[in-house]
Amino acid sequence: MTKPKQQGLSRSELKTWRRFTKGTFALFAALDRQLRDEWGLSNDDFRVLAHLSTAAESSMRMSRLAEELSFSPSRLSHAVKRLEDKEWVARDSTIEDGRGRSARLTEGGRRILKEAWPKYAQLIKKLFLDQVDDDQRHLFDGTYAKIAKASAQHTRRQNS
Amino acid sequence: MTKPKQQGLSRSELKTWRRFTKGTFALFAALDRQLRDEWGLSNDDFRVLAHLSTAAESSMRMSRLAEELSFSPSRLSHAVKRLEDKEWVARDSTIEDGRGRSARLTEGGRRILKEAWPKYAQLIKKLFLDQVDDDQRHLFDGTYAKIAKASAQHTRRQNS
DNA sequence: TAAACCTGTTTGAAATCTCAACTATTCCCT
DNA sequence: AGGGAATAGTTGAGATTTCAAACAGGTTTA
Repeated sequence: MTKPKQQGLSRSELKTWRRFTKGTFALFAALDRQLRDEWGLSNDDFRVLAHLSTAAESSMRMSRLAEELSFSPSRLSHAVKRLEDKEWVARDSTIEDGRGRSARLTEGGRRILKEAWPKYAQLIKKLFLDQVDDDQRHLFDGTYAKIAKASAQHTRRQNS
Repeated sequence: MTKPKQQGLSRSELKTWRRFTKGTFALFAALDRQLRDEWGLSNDDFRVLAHLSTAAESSMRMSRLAEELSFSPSRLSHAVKRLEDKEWVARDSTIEDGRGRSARLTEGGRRILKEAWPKYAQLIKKLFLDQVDDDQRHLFDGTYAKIAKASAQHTRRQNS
């Protein structure tokens, strides 16, 4: 005789949600600030550079990059434009598909990344990885893969 | 004979980090979009309203609110101002400390929240809570409490 | 009690993000 | 081939966020 669909969240669910949002906001605020103070980079910029650096030829299609970073096309486009202005990234048009373009890390981009990465990585470790138990890590991975999938699905459905 | 401080992240750590950022971005993008489409609210707006609704007297000092939401003072100030313009929140000055102000949920604010909450809560459930195993939940809570603490500490240290 | 400092909050300008509209190319159907 | 729909990406305007500076009330010190 319980309600078929509970309205709202239970107290404990709400607590989980608030902890999560608070922690997440605090974490990204700290990272953003560090990047900006030391290298004049936004977290977005940095994610783009870091992602390109591990791609084949240091280059990737815009759409794929957007998908892997969970950026909207427009957000990525603006971000890449800014990085292009700073000459850390170049944009090529692709051969296979005339509509496509790809972003490629330049030498300058590689340099700044090389300079920033160690310190940034230490920060990720300290603020994030160190807080996640090692044996919890793979569970964590699975959870986030599922969150990303469900969220992307939801967004797609809404767009159409 | 291992290095005292490893540079960068291991491949598996990097993977965890990327899953996490991708999932988080996707989740907030989906929530933002829903709130904006249906009620013209941003996620920030919503967090402020929801937080006030559970506070004593539906009212809270700006500084405390900022702390609990991991907002910068300025971000909160702008957000509250916008909510004030819409008459969902009012700002009082506090008696104890002439510098202090507090934000208070108005009737209008309560109304919109009541309207939006059930659907928003369902979304949180679907995109977030359902993806976290129940027996993982309390672990999750602890992890995020630690992340919030470490990050806030870091930010404070940097500001000074 | 006045000067210097500290705290809580707001403000305005510059940087960034979102949304909607747009261009260009490819795909699909006839 | 030709027209319409779909896809990839960009753009500009408006909304939001950040940063630094300002402000006003409190606290400490001399």
